[in-house]
This record gives sequence, C-alpha cells and structure tokens, in this order.
Amino acid sequence: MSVTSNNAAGKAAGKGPGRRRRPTIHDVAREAGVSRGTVSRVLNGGHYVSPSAAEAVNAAIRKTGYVLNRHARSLITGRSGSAAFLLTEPQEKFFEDPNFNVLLRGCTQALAAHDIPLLLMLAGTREEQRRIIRYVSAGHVDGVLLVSSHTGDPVAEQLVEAGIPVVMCGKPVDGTGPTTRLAHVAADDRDGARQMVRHLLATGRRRIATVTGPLDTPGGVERLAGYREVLAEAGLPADEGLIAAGDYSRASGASTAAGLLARRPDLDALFVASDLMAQGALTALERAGRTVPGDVAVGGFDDSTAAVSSMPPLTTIRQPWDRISAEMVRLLVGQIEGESTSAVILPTELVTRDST
Amino acid sequence: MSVTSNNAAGKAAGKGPGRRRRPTIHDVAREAGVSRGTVSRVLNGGHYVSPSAAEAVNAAIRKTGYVLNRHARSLITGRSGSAAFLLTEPQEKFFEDPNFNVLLRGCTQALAAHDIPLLLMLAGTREEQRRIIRYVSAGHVDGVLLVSSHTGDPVAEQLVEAGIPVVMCGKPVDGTGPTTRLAHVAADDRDGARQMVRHLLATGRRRIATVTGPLDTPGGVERLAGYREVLAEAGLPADEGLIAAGDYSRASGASTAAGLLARRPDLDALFVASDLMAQGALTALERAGRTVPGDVAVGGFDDSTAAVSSMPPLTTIRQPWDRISAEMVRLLVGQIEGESTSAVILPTELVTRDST
DNA sequence: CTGAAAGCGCTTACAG
DNA sequence: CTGAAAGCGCTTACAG
Repeated sequence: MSVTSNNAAGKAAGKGPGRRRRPTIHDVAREAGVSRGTVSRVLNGGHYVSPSAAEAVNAAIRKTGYVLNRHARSLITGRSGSAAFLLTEPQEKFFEDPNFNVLLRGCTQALAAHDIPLLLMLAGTREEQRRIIRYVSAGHVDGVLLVSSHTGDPVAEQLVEAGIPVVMCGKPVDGTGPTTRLAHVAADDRDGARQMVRHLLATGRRRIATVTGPLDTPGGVERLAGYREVLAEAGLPADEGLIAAGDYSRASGASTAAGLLARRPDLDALFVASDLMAQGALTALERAGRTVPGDVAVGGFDDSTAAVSSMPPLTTIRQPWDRISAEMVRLLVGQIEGESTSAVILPTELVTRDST
Repeated sequence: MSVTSNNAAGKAAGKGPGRRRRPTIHDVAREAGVSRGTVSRVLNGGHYVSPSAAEAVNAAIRKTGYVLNRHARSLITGRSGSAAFLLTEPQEKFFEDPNFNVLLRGCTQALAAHDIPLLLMLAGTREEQRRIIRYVSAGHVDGVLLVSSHTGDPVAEQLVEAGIPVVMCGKPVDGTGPTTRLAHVAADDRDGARQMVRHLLATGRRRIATVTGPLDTPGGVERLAGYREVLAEAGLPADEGLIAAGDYSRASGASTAAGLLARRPDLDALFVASDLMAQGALTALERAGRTVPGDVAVGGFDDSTAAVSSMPPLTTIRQPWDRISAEMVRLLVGQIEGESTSAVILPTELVTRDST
C-alpha cells in the first residue's frame, strides 16, 4: 500500500551506478501485462486506452515505483520540459533589487504548477551570453523568461531569431515594428508615474524633481514621460534642472538626489523611479539636513520591501509582481504550445505611506 | 570563418518542429570523414584520438554548427549535467534575506564554470517536498545544494538515502553520527558571535542582550553559544532575561528587541543574530527613544546589504558568502565525481561600522 | 483500443 | 587509434 518508491536506498551509495536499476517502462508493461506502447499512452494522457488497461498500468506504476526518464522522452519529443529564467544584466544590480526576488519566486512557483522546472541563468558578459544562447538554441530549455531592463538587448533578438519562445519582463522599446513581436509583460509605468506626480501635486508640492531610471530602459523612459505629462497638464514650467538619471542602485539614488539638491535647493518633492534609489535619496536628504516629508516629500516606485524598511516608509507605486510573473509564465507556456506572441500591460497603484 | 552556428533561424519559427533539422553527430562524422564513435571520443575529451582526426572533427563541428544533444547523452550516461538549488523553507523568509541572493548568485556562477546549469527549486510545503524528492530521485539532477536552516530536515535525509549527492549550507545539528555524514559548508557561527560580544565588551558595554535566531537552527544555537561563552569568560552573570529568540525576519527583530527593552530597560547593547533582524531592532530602539550607538550599541550578523543600508550602518560579522558558495559547489562536484562527503567550516570576521 | 517495430542522438565496450 | 554495433528508455506512426 505504500506509495513511496521501493528504489535504490542501500547498497553502494558511493560511486555512480552502483545503485539498483531503476524500473523502466518495460518493467511496468510486464507487471501490467500490456505492451510498452500502452504504458506510454497512459503516461501521456491516457488517450486510446481502455479503462481496465489504464488501471492495470497505474497499479503497476505504483507497485514498481516507476518514474519516467525525462531524458528518453526529451530525446524523442525534442522538448526538455524545463524553462530558463535569464538575466542579461550585470547581476549585482538585480540581486540587490528586491523586485528581482519577487519575480523569480513568482515565476518559479507558476512554472512548478505546470511541472516545469526553472533554470536560473546569469549572463552579464558578452561571453556568457554567447554560451547561453548556444545552450538555449540547442534545445536544452523549451522557453526563456528574459529579464533585461535595457532596450535593444541583442539576446532577446537572437533567441527569437533562433525560434525559441521568449517572454520579456518589461516593455522592449526599440521602436521597431509592432509591440507584440516580442512577447512581454509590463506594468503600466507611465500611468504609475502620473499617479505619483498627481499625488505630490495634490499634497501641495510645486517644485517636484525626479530621479529617473536609466534612459535606455523602459522604466526610465516611461516614468519620466508620465512625470512630464502631469506637470504639463498642471501648467507647471518644464525645468530640466529638476530631472536627473540614476541607475536603479541605492548608491545612485543618493548621489543623484544630492546633485539635484545642490542644483535646485528649493525643491519640495522628489519622485524617484525606484524604491531602492529612493532609499538612497533619503540618505542624501538626511545628510543635507532636510526632513521628510516636512521639507521634501519623497515618492518611490515598485512597492518593494525597500519601501517598507525605509525611514520613513515610502509612499510608492505598486507594481503587481505576482500578476506579472503569473502572466509571464502564462504567455511562455502558451508560446511553447504554439500560440503566437502577445503583450500584457498590468495596472499600477499608488500606495501612500509616511514619506509624502 | 564565422564561428556562429548556421542553424535554424528563418522558416516557420511558429509551431514546434518546423525548424530545420539540427546537425547530429552523424553529420559531423560524415563531414569529417570519420565514424560517429570517433566524433564522440573527441566530444568526450579527445582521448584515444589521433591529432589529425581530432582536427577534422573540430573543423566539422564548426562548419556544421553542431551542438551536442544532452538528452541523448544523459540517456546513456545516466547523468543530467545539471544541479539543483533547493530551498525547503517557507520561501518568503529566504527571499527577504539578502544572504540568499548572494548565495544563489555565487552557486550559479561557480556551477556555470563547470558548465552545469542550476535548477532553482522551492519546496516550502510537505507536498512540494514530496514532488521534488521524486523528481530528484528520478535522476533529473546530478546533485543538490540544499538550503534549509532548520535541523533535522527530512528532505536532506531522504535525498542522501536515495543516493543523491547533497551539500547543505549550514551545519546540520541533529547530533547523530559524525558531522561529515552529510556534506556541508558553514561559517564559523560560534566564533563570529564570540568576536562580536568581545567587541561589545571592549567598547565598554556590560548589559549585553541578544536576539537569537530560531533555536532549532545552527545559526540560532551556535551564535547564542558564542555569546554565552564570552560573557562567562568575562565573569558576567548569566541573565536569561537578556536572551530572546527571533525568526530571522525583520519584523521579528523589531518585536523581539522591543520585548527585551521592556524587560531589561537598562540594557546597553544588543547582539542580533542577523542584519535583517538588527534592522528591525533599530526601528524598535528608535520607537523606544533610544539612540544608537549612544544609549544602545547594536551588533548584527551576516554583513549583508541590510547592514549597509541601515541607519546607522551596522557593525556586524561577515559571513564569507563567496567562499561558502564556491565550497558548496566544489564539494558537490566532488561528490558527483565519486568523492566521499566532507564538511568545510569557514572563518567569520568582525566588520565595525557606526552602530557600536 | 492495442502491439510490434522503428528510431530519437548519443556512448561504450569490443574487435581490430 | 578507429569503426561497427548494441543499447540507453522512451514515443509514435502503422497495422490490426
């Protein structure tokens, strides 16, 4: 009655194949009194199999402790049954970013529900990228979840070129062709920025500066665009001196904010394009002797753990990471199954805390 | 002269196998004018192959753009060529912890150097653990890097039982048998704690409280032991009221520190068993109106990014994560190659910043 | 609904 | 040093 496999265990657990032979489809067939073909059919959904045969096979599987050998299956089907989570950025940045964790965890879980293991791949250098493109192109994974904030990433291009299903996190803004050419899932960055700046205006701020993300990333571009839109619609003058770009790291948030403060000492609000940079900005403000939100209101972006752990906790824009990862996996699985590529944009939401 | 593969690309990049046939070992053999066996030998280290044959094969590989099919190889060798990074804890905690990132990144990189892709597996629930043990036992990965702070983790046990190479991060303290039965890599927790408490004593503190980790984890037990040792050797009375356990989360750091403060309002130092909990403790101290390090010195553990981003930055104990991940991979690869299990303990180091 | 058979792409003794 | 051949464990038309 025990469901556990009666496998290996004892004996020479030392070197390689000293373990007992694992049961194969052949053993199951013999045990069930059917052919290997029938066992295989049961394993693959049970179509064209009589109920009695299916039952016998399932019993035999339990009895023998049979587990399918994926390598054999993959050899025939040409599918690996696994997917990759590929990071093509210098890694420190992503690993420092709490968003990364949430995304990675969400994707791992969503894929696990499909019984698809996730391979984590880091390709910060050109060299590593080449290796990984080769690896992926050789069919070692069925699809790739690509995380690369910078636009015009050649990896995405080459993977698609090689016919590999790819879903990006974030909007690829290369401007070429329709946006659905490269499947992607993104939060509505521009609208998030709009909400934040409107909130700052509503709370009486007028000299609103912004620390943007890198301007070759969609988050950098879109959030800045939203900022500009709202200031314009409020009839406020466009002051380029209030705008400076960071690189999403905490350190850059501090230095960029410090620069802004030096240039426009009278600024009364700071919209920072990520919570992590906002943490840095908080440090810079404290060093400059400004209180938050008394002297300067600070708005972040992401609603990551950094927002909560900051002092004061940050008003920010929530990115729906759970939905983002779920959608990425949905699109990837779809593509693997033959659907065409598509894009999903998810709404963002203002979360007010103590920094504004 | 181009080294890039002249594969797939065009054609029906839509559904499954519409792509051009990938070159196989057969194509390479024909191109090189040798047998498939010879090609295989070149692929597997080039032993027993004449230089001229090897050269011809390599040229043919370049020309055809051949990439080895790992599934076919795995089917024969019984090895998958991949390893797993398995987390058997409730995941939120680990993902919140910056240490996790560093470890995951380090292991991914170290394995990549061996050309071994890393599968990320999360098994927080019993159900998931069962699934993953099955998966791993079926030979889908060659070895497992196991991260599970709690002792007596049944997963480790079962994996070892099934003959799977396993290396744990952290010392398994079940007390049964020799410590090398289960391969592991750990930092010298106890000595780290000693260093921190000695440092606190050296800076004049006398009422030193501690927020420990969970007492069913090695970090919890060992760091507390180090704390006790040093207080005893300094002739200070053992005051159990100065000791309370957290769960490594930031939130628990705050609540546990608050409890300690309520119980022993006169404490003048806090040794907190992780930086993340120390961040929480800092919040609690601020709420209680205590200055750091003026009223209370705070020492953390880990030297994670949390230590740097805290206000004030934390004096802490550095765990050598880079070496830990490197050693874990070294031990795992060794075990896969047939070496017996062993354990590695790495030194920790005091890093002083502004909180003490 | 089911079995017999071919074949996926490789590795590995076995002879030479 | 090299080739011919068997076989790893599965899936999938093909007949029935």
